[in-house]
Amino acid sequence: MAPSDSDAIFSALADPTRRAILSLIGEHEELTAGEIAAHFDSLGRTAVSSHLRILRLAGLVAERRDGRFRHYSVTPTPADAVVAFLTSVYQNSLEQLASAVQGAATPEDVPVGRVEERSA
Amino acid sequence: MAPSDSDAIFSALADPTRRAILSLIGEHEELTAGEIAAHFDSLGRTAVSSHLRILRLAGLVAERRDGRFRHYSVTPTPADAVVAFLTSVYQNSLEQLASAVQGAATPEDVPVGRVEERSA
DNA sequence: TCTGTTTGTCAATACTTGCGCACACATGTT
DNA sequence: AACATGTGTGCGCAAGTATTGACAAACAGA
Repeated sequence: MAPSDSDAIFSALADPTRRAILSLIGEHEELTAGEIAAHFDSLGRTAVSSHLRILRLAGLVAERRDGRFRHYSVTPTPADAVVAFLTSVYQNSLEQLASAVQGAATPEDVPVGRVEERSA
Repeated sequence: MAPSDSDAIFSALADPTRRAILSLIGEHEELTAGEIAAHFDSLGRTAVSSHLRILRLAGLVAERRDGRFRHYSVTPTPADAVVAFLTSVYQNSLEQLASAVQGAATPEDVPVGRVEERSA
C-alpha cells in the first residue's frame, strides 16, 4: 500500500499523548519542547521529543529554531486530509452542509477524492 | 488517562485497512462481512472480522443481523469526536465546517470542550 | 577561552501493543 | 447431516512507546 500522507497523519493522531500535545500547542501560538514536556509529568523529554518528531514528519506541527530552543506551532493545512476522508465516508449525511460550506468558503476546494484502497 | 471515545475512534482510524473498509461501506448502503472480505485479496475473513469488530466497538459502523449474514453500515454521528478535536486545534480554519457538521448531526450536543489532557 | 549549564535529540534496550493467520466453534440454511 | 457465514481464541511476528545514557549545540560567567 502506498504510504500516503493520510497514513502519517492518522497514525500521529492515534496516540492520545500526541493529541494532547497538539491541543496544548494549539492553545498557544508557539511552545518550546521544554514547555511542552513540562506539562506532562509522566513523560520524559525524550518521549516528548519523539512525539514531536512524529508530529513534525506528519506535517502537523512546524518547528522554528531559535538559538538552543525549538519553538513548535500548529500547521493549519494538514487537517484537510482528515476532513477529506470524513467527507468521503459521510457523504450522505454531510453533503447538504457541504454545499452550505461551499457557499460560505471556496467552492472549488472541496476534495471528495478517494482515499487509498486495496485493489481486489 | 480516561479511555474516552476519542481513543477508540482515532485508534480505529489509524489503520489504513480499516479506513479502506470504512470507505468501502460508505460507498454502499450496506455490505455483508463476506462482501467486504471479497474486496481484499490479501486478507482473510478473520482479519476482516477483527477489523469490523474494532470499527463496531468504536461506534463507527453498525451491524444488522439478517439470518446468517451480518450487514454493516456507517454510523453518521461519531465523526463529531474527530471534528471536535480538529476544531479545538484548528479553530481558525475549520470553525465553519465544524458548526455545519454539528448542526446536521447533533444540534444540541456541541462539545467543543477540551480533549483529554494529562494534568501536569 | 574554558568550564559548566541548559536545551534537545540520537542510540540502544526492554516492554507493550497490534496485526494476520490457522483452528475451532456458534449460528443459520438446504 | 452437510454446508455456508462470521466470529472467538491462541500463537508468532512486527511495530510503537518510554527509559537510560550519551551526545551536539548554544548560552552564561569567570
